[in-house]
Amino acid sequence: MADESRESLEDVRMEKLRKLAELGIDPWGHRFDGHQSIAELRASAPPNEPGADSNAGPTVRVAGRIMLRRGQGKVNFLQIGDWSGRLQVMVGQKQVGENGWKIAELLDLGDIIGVDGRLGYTRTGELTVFAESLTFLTKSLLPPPEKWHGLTDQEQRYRQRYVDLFSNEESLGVFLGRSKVIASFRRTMAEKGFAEVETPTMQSIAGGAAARPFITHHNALDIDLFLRIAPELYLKRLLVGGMERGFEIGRVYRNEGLSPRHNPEFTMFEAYQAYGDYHSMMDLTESLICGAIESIGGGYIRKWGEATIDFTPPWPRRTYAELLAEHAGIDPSDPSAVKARAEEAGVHTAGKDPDVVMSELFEAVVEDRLDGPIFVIDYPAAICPLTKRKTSNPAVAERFELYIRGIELANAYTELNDPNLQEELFRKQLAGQKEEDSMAKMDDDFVRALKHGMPPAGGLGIGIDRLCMVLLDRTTIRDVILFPLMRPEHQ
RNA sequence: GACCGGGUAGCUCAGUCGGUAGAGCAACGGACUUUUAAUCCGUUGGUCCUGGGUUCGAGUCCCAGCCCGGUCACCA
Repeated sequence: MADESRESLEDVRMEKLRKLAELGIDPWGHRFDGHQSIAELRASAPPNEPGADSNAGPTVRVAGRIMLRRGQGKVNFLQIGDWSGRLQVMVGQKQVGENGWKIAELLDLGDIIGVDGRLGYTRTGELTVFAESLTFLTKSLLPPPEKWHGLTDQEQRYRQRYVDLFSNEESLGVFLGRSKVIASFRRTMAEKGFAEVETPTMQSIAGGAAARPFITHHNALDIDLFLRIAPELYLKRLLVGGMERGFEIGRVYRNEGLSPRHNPEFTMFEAYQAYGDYHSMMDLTESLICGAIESIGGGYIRKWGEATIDFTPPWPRRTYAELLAEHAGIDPSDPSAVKARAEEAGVHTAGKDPDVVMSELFEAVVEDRLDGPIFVIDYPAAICPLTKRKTSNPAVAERFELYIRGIELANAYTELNDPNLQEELFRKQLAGQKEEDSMAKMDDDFVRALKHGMPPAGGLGIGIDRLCMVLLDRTTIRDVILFPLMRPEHQ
């Protein structure tokens, strides 16, 4: 015993594994058919009638990981968990027989087992499977985290997400919720007649957004490629091709810093609708997000951190100029007033385009106050090189961004389809700033595509991760990304 | 990149004025056939993030570094 006590926790479990093998049991298990999920089983459970015979309940089969174990002499109470919930199992020496009891004595927290038995209630009213036989499904060789607190260390939760998921029910719930949000998006798009497409994630020109790209290399062609920062320009080529309604859900990559709202790879939803405009995209945005809320439940009035957000549609649509006037207290049509107010707000204005100064003032003064959901519409044209200008006022671009609690969740345009203007805007911006910093990188093939005729269209992008943060009440993007980027553990 | 906070047992955490390492859970041994984070008795378990320094003596103080988190910067 003294020798045994010096063994590691893993060694102790290895020893139990060996004993299982001696009993002729495969510690790594096999196919296990015909079990019900714990949630299904709870939903179909008969009511608890006092004095009912627990041996008369329905026969059931469940499978799951052992989350809690309470030994009580010749009976053990287990709590097993699957991805739908947790359930108590009673294992009695007499009830499971000699072999079953030998298995029961070798069980550890974290092991995965199958249980056949009758469903009933204990004298305290707890829904319980009274085990008649146990099937060993998988040995866990490492101890799970503390049973009450779970895994709380942020670093370990991200690095060992597999442990976080099985030990923190809330975490699993967030990712199942994320899955529902995405499924709901696909359903809504299908209902509206959109086709899902896939476009290149490796591109020779990283266009469609302003962000530093990751660079990779293709050996056979001996060319450098960029991981895409947006799918936009390819999806618009599809409009030219006659794909009238298309959308893509996929990963984009931006070589930038990490923060509670930024991960270098994240999931973008983009949709393009021929013969629509940015107002069509606002309607679509509301449908998509309201549909997602319906699918995850909880209603339109939702908690987010300390805040409460009311998603009841329709959401206000306010112009950029109005909001700037309201929050900055200036006349946005007066460039000198904008410049003075921007400097007051700490924005460096020297050598910058007046629209860029206005944009930075907006970010400094307005953004954080947009509790939302609110559509900010009609942006200064110079910061929108891919957007159609208003016919009535070419200084304004038909663009909106959706804000919630100061977070930009969606961005959409009436798409610019004039190839000559597009080419000019590419050249103008190229002349004015470093290519890397510009949204407008010259893309000759894209201009050629526009010359063939792209129908007037609305286009929309929604940041799926940020949407999930807001809908699933998480304040950091790492809580909605299964494996967020981390520095490697060992160098 | 800057600033702030953190890093102690498998997990969750305490550690006073600088005096040589603690609890709960888990594990191991024992009691217990209706428990609910079961309970009760006993036992084991430590590179105190790393490397220097000060000191008779450092988990604790100082310096440098590593990793994580937060804020800012960056980032449409």
